[in-house]
Amino acid sequence: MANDNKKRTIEMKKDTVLKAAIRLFAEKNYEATTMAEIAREANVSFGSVSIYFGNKEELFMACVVLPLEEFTKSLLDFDPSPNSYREEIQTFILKHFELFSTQKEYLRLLVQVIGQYERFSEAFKVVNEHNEKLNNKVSQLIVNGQQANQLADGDAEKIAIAYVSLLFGLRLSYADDPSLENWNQFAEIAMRLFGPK
Amino acid sequence: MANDNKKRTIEMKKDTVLKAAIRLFAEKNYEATTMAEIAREANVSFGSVSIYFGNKEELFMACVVLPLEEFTKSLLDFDPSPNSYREEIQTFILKHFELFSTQKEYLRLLVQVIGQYERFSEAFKVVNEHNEKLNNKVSQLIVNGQQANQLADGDAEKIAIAYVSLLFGLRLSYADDPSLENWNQFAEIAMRLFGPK
Amino acid sequence: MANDNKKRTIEMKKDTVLKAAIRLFAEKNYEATTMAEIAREANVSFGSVSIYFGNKEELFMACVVLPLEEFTKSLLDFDPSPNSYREEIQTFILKHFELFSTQKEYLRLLVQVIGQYERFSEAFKVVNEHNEKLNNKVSQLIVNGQQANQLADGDAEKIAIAYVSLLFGLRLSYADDPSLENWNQFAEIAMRLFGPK
Amino acid sequence: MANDNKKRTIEMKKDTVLKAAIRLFAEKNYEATTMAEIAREANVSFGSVSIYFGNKEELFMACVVLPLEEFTKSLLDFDPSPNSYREEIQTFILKHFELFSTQKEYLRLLVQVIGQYERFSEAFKVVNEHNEKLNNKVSQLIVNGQQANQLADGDAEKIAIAYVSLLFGLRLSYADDPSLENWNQFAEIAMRLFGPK
DNA sequence: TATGAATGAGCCTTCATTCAT
DNA sequence: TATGAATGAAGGCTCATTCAT
Repeated sequence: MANDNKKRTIEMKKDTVLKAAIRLFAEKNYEATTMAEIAREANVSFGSVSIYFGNKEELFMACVVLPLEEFTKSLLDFDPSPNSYREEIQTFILKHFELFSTQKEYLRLLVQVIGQYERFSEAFKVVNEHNEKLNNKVSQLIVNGQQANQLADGDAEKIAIAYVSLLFGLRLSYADDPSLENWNQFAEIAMRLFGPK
Repeated sequence: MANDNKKRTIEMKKDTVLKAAIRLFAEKNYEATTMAEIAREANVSFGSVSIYFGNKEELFMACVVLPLEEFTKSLLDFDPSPNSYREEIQTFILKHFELFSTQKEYLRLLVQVIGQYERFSEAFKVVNEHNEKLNNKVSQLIVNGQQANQLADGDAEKIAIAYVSLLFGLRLSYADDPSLENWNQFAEIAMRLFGPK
Repeated sequence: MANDNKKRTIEMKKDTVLKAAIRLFAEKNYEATTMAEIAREANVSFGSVSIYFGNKEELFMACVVLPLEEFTKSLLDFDPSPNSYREEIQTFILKHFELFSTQKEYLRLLVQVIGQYERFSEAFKVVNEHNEKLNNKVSQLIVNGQQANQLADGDAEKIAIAYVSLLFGLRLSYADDPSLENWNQFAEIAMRLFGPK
Repeated sequence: MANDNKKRTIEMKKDTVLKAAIRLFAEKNYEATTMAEIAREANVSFGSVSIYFGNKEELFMACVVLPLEEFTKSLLDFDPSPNSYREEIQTFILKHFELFSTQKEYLRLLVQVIGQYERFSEAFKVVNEHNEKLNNKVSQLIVNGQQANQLADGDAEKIAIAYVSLLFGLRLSYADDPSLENWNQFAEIAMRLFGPK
């Protein structure tokens, strides 16, 4: 029990450090963020940060990879063979927009990794795999929708890529973090990528 | 005459330095790039870099701002009141795609500035002004096209933003630099943002 | 306890650094002295010097200000209303001479600060305040002595300034550090500034 | 003739450079002053400075040594065997005060050289020789005056040193450059060093 | 397990000096 | 003779990392 409590405390501390690191890495980028700053922000000694996550690079990797599973899960939470394709698309667009408007910080991190993929090659590899899962599933849905005659023709993979690019592009352009409502005004426009009725 | 030659040589050297700096800043980001590296890449001593551009920050600023004028000029090179709106859009999409697939390095720089807008606030301000010019002109064309009954309804400004976001998003996603042909396959999809016929 | 020991050790190290810095700054002046040199002299890494005292300027400031309190205390250790004024003066002259012949290094530092007062404006301000305390107290003693008919007439403040100037002037001229005995031979001459019996 | 004019121009330029160098070296000290600054101040290219005076150290040396001859000549302009010794002393004190209050900048240079005699050993050697000439001549005058029963007893050499020290000490204390009148108020006090009537 | 003192590699920058014109 | 472009040594400083406590 006592041991359990301790463990839980350590996990909590690790989480605090990770949150702080994500926030700082996102806002200031990798090299402009110091280990000392992260430690201070998380109310831990910087010795502890090393114990928890190893060195700076490993910590960055953890910041990128650890939240990725859940993040991707949210992105992939749609049915690639629904009854109504247009409704399904409409729905996941809204879901994605909510995610992208909420997870500002984590997404800035991803933008960094993608934008500097040579420097962050390892992290990029992981991110890319997840990204492709999303591309594939969206592609699949489009193909299915086209075969069901509910979606217009067009290269399904390219459309999927364009859709994800739009998400990231909006995240980039909308750096000053407008409300979810603002994002939602783009829903109808994003829908257009999938073709007219 | 001799003096003139000297001046020309200096301008050429400055340009070499600028090019090298853009390349390195783009690929590795601001802090990961050292002045010594830039100097080496440009075959100058690092003392010369200081003479040409002052300090590192000013050099970065120059990298962002100096090419911006011409870059924006290319982006704005379309007629906001053409005879055929869909044709005009088609045309500038191809032009923009060519620019975005050609200017890979400079665009990575812009992505950095936009993505870390707090850190690069001054550069961001300049970039943003130019960006808004593009948004405005595209918006204007959409409004005109809608009034001419050639374009579908929809919030013109949002469509413009979405379009520019898509450009940057593709640039981000397509980090591994596919050929212009690959880009062009997105032209039809980008066109969709402006609504169906 | 262990913690206490650690603190003591750090304080001792800081003191070693301070001593080394005073010696080097005094001998070679501010810019000619490098942080690395000070660190080497004090058997610490130059990183530690930064941890202890911040940057070079702050270290210099510490070198000037920290010993000042005790230094001034020694200088001010006389009675401005004694029974015998001439004896009191005689006594403090000897005390001051001892201080000035002993504290060669610290005084060279003060000479630098005073001589380059624009460059060291902050340090100079502090030094000057202390200096004026001395001037004032000596002035006061002279005035008292004149009123008691034990000292010759004359502008008390100017005499005080002349006396302190003589101290610093001798310190400057006697750079090659003669023994205290040599200094003491000036005692009778310094006494003359306060007027004949 | 033309050649002569050119020579004169060069001499004038050299003089401008020297004046500028003295001013800057005095105010900011040796290392804090850059060759470029001196050149700018003198309206010459810094290449010329090198041509005129060699390297920085040689320039500094020139700043110290070249004006020294005339400076010392002024200081030594008194009669060591006058009719009235007290009058002669009175007179040269006023002359010296005028010199010391006028030549603020050059004297700050001398204070630097004397204060950092190890660093400026060569310049110091020259300065010291001149200084000793002054000491000797003043000593001589005192000895003569004592033999003539016009001056009080006391170690003549020490008195001379004290007198010169007072001059430099006042120059140091009076950094904020009071007027000559202020200096003259110290004349009576300086006189006291030579003993009562 | 946690801390933070200590280290020193590596960066940016300044500036004396050289040398081609 | 005069200029100033170019060089690179050297300094201050930051910060990731190690390790004794």
